[in-house]
Amino acid sequence: MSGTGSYRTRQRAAILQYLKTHPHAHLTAEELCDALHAHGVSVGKSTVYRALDMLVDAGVVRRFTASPGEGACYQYAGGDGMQCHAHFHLKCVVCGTLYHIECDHLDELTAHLGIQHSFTVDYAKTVLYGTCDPCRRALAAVPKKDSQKIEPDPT
Amino acid sequence: MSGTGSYRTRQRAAILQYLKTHPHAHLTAEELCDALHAHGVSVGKSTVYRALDMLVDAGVVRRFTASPGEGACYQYAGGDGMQCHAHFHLKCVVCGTLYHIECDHLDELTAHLGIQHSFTVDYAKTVLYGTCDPCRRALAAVPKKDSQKIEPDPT
DNA sequence: TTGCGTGCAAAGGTTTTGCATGGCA
DNA sequence: TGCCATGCAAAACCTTTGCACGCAA
Repeated sequence: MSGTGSYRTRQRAAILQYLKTHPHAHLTAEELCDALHAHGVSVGKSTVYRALDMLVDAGVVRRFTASPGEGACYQYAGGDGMQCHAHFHLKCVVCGTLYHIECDHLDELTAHLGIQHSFTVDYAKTVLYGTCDPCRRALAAVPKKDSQKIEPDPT
Repeated sequence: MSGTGSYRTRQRAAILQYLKTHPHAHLTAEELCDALHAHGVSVGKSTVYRALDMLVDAGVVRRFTASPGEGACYQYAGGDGMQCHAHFHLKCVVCGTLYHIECDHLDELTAHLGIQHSFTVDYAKTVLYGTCDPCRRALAAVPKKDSQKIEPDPT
């Protein structure tokens, strides 16, 4: 489908290197494409999609699919997808900020799910969605949310 | 945009009732549309999208955005979006099955994230990805996963 | 009667695919 | 040299939007 990854090409190296160099960035395929251009490496959109697909499949890159109509975001996930063993990611649905959380409670959760529920959580693919403190306060300042649709400023 | 929800119409009632009646189903807008047809209620696709949008906004329905190219899935979330307070969803990345997990560890996690990390997890939007027991065993039996892409049966 | 809700069709955007060319091994 | 990867363009896809008609209140 997306190739086998047997060859090492200029484009793939550039994509991986960019993601590695910007581990905190979470960008869409198109944004990555543009970023590469800005770095002087021209890569076709299809190639970016294909490479990203492979990297996600290999666990090297994480993919978040936010709301439909927004496009998926990608982010470096660590060498073999093993580095983020007890490393959850929280994404604020309001401001889009990505938080990296590491602590014992998560180890516990993992163990619990594995033992009690026979489910192996894949940290490379999992993102917890919610609201961060600053945004929660901002939202609290605008209490009405009943029959009115709040349009949290697009973008 | 999606209407105000002031009117009670045949279509909206049917949509909500179907979701209520199938609380464990997680279906796309189109699948819901088809299901309604099968139930003898004909509802236009746009209407389904619009109604779903409103319901998600009101917290009555949960929306998962799985992988791109698959379409978002919707599921009933309980009366006021409050019933699934400590209800995580695990989705197996191999077979696509959605598991509903409710237990104290998750309450604990929520509390922890809220208190220690000032992050309010939104259960309606969060799905943990990983591998379920049957699939993990199946994968163990086929160790190589390099150049082969496993296509989990659609639906 | 008023105005919202509906449905069709068309537009919008993202992601995927086909095919010929170029590059890695 | 053989095969894979690339890139362009077109297709496929889901979702949103515009507009005229029907229905709820």
